Amino acid sequence: MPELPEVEATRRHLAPVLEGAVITCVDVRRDRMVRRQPRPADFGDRLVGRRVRAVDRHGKFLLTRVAGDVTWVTHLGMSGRIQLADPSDAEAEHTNVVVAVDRGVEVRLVDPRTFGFVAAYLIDELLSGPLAMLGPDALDALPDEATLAAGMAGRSVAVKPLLLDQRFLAGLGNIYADEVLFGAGIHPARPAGDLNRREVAALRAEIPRVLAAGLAHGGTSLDDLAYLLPDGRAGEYLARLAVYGREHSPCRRCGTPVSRIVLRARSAFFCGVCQS
DNA sequence: ACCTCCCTGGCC
DNA sequence: GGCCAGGGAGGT
Repeated sequence: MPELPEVEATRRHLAPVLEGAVITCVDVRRDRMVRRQPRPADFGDRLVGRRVRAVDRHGKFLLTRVAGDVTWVTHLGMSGRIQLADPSDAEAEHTNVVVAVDRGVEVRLVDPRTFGFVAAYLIDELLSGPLAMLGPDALDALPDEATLAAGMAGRSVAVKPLLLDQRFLAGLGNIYADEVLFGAGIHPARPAGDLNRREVAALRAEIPRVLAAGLAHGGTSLDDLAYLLPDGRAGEYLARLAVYGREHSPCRRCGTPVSRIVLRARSAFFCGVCQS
C-alpha cells in the first residue's frame, strides 16, 4: 500500500514526464476525491493552463509544484495509485481523477476506496492545510538520534503507533513500521519512552535502511494489487517482508512463528523472540 | 489517548 | 450476507 517508498517510486516515474509540461485538462469523475479544498472547483481551475515546475514529496504526500505558486497535492490513501497513460489507453476501473498534459500523457488517479484525495493549494493554504502538522520526512529529513530520543522521552504511547503518527515522523505506514521494528529488534507495544539509547539508535538506523530497500524494489504491492507503479508494474518488496502479513509463518531470523497483535485498531506483526 | 467514520473488493 | 483491511480526520 502507498507509504513513503511507494509514493517516492511513483514520484520518480512522474517527475521526468510532468516537469515542464503544461496541464491541458482536469477531469474529476468522483467529486469525493477533491477534499480539503474549500471550493472544489478550484482544483481544476487552478491547474489548467499552468506549467509543472517540479514533483516533490513530503511523507506520503505527493506535491506537484505548478506555475503561479500553486501546489497540486495528492494523497493515495490506502488503495490509491497513479497511472501514467496514453489518452487512447483503456481506462482502469475506479479512475477517479484524470489530469492531461500537453505531451500526450494522462496522469490517472485510480482509487477504489477513495480514501485518497487531491487538492490544489495556494501558498498560504499549503502552510495551514493538511501538511501543516507533518513531521520531518522519514527519508529526506530523518532527525538525528538525540532528537528522536528527545521526542520519545517520557512518552507512554507504544512505539509503533508513534511511528505511524505523521506529526512525529512523516512517511511510515503499517507495513514499514512493522518492518523497521523487526529490524531494530523492538517489540511494537513497548512504550516509546522506555527505549534505551541503543534501541533508539537501532530504530534510527533501520528507518532509512528499510525504506531504501522497499524503494529499490518498487515498493510493496499486496495481493490485491491496489498499489502499482505508474507504468503498471507491481512493486516487488512483498516477497522480502520480514513480518508484515506473515502471522504464523516462521520468522526469517529464528524460525519462531510470527505473532500478530492489534494496536490502536491496527494489526502489528512481530517476532516474539527477536523483538523485545 | 482512545473511538468512529469513510469506502469497496475480497474473503469466509 | 457480513466482516475485514486501514490513513487520516473528527470527536469525546
